[in-house]
Amino acid sequence: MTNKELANIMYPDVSKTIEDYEKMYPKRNLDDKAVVTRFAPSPTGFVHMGSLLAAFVSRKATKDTNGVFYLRIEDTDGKRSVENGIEGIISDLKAFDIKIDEGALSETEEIGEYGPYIQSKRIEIYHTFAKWLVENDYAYPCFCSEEELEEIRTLQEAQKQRIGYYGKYAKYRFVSNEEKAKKIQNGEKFVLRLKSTGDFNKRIVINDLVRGRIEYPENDIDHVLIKSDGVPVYHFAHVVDDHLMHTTHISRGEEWLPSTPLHIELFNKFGFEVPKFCHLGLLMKIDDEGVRRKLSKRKDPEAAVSYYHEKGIPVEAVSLYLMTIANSNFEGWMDANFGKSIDEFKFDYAKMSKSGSLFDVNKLLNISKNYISRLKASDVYDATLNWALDFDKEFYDLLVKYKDYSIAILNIEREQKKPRKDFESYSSIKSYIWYMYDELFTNLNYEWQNITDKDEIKKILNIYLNKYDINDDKDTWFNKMKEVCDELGYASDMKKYKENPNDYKGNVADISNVLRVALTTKAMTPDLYEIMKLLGKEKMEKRFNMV
RNA sequence: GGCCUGUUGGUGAAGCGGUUAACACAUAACCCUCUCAAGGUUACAUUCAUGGGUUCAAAUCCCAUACAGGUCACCA
Repeated sequence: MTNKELANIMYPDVSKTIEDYEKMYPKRNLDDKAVVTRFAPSPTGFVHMGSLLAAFVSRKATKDTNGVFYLRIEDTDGKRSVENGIEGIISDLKAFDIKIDEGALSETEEIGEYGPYIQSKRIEIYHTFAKWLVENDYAYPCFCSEEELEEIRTLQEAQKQRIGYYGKYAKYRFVSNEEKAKKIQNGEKFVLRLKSTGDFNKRIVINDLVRGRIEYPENDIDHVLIKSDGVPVYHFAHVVDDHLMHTTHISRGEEWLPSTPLHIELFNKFGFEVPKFCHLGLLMKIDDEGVRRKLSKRKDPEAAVSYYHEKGIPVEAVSLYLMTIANSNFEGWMDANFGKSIDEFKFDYAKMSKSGSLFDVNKLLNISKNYISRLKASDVYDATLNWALDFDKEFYDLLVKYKDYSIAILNIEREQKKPRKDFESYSSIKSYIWYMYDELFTNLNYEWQNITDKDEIKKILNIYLNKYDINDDKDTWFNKMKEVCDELGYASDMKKYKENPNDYKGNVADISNVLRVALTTKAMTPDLYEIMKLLGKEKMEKRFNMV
């Protein structure tokens, strides 16, 4: 029996040919340098930070070259797929402002001419390519049961052989087409296996854009290409899809490096051009035991991109951070090109770190802090409102009720050459400004410092309140505080105080501390002058009386 | 166990045969006519996992060892 006849028995429903598909998906009309790449997650429910990095980098590379970035859903494993998984991916991408040019938009909709972009809808295509492999003696059906494979494995382990279905262990390589056909006609399940022609003792060179030249032994394993349910495995789907979709750059995690020789063998068998590979280092973290390991979806909350949404960390800050992980020269570029868009920075695959980067939340927060400090107060207000809407209803209501007042609070020490930097996330803002709202000014815990005597505090507050005028400019305001010092025997001049601390009961700092704590309960706040101005004399009096 | 990759300060890293081994985060100290944040100044790797080699010269090239990570599925 010829291979062609066997192929017909294996895939009787295939009506098209590879040529038909080549015609349906012609070469893209793009610049030679244009990068076509993709984000190809499986719909497991949420996007991992490492995947986001890959998506981000891919998006950036295509933007830099006027290429195409598309989203392909790799749902060939039912066990991994989760309900609404596709929606989750799309909303995460949207949240981080990573735009796709083509691909799946939802379970049922998509844009682009190279679809379907969901692998489970491409089964017919895979079968067409699979049939071609059988016809050309590059693949064959295998009927081994799990137990049989287990036996082979045990045998190999015992004999200290390389493990796998290859060479003389590839049992169904040696079975005749007639016999295989009979099994299929009897209704026996089969998988499709590659008939590898690789030689383990020969070397194959991968020129990886990130890691440079890497050598591997050639693949000689007869890998499963199509599972017994007719659905392809990743390796096969990847090769077929990335060829038909004319992908030029495969950006993926380094866990794929060991199977790249297999992928290259497949590309070669089909006579397809081999795309460029970019194997990215994994994102790592140091866990509580001090062990450095891969950032894990299951164990580490910060691995999920939804975490940053909940924490109220601006997506722009996350993008900035991802860019510094991707190309560490980005930070320097950003300093030198202050105010320019990230789009103007030229990304380079070769500058990516080969070893896995430790994911540094501290650094992210620092970037976030700097980012927020440069925003206008009204933008901070909008973003905080947006965050609070989902995560803090009480705060949200206050922000809505006192809009202008809130913006004014957020504007304290903001519009100056060196703006104040204490908000590292939108979720932390409340903890810095809560005391400005009467509604939150309850359950108080006053942080008195040097002056703790009740009568002394009362005296200071009374004297001060009589002097305070909301229309004073900052110098006058400060002078009045000094007047209180002089009247009560505190040093109004810090230098003099430092020279002879024993001549005084204390100094301006002590007086201002009393005022500050009386108004806010906190020993550390932004500029007191502005706080008083915003509170107004009436509220000040009320709060002084509460003390 | 086989195959592969990686290892520069607490962290992210630059470095590509000749540098005082950049820079950023973190940390600490000091300074800055009220605190804090910020800012400024300073400190923080005699050494690039370890041991050999090549070279006038090595973090950079070679070899071995150690450690870490990845992978070896009808998962991606």
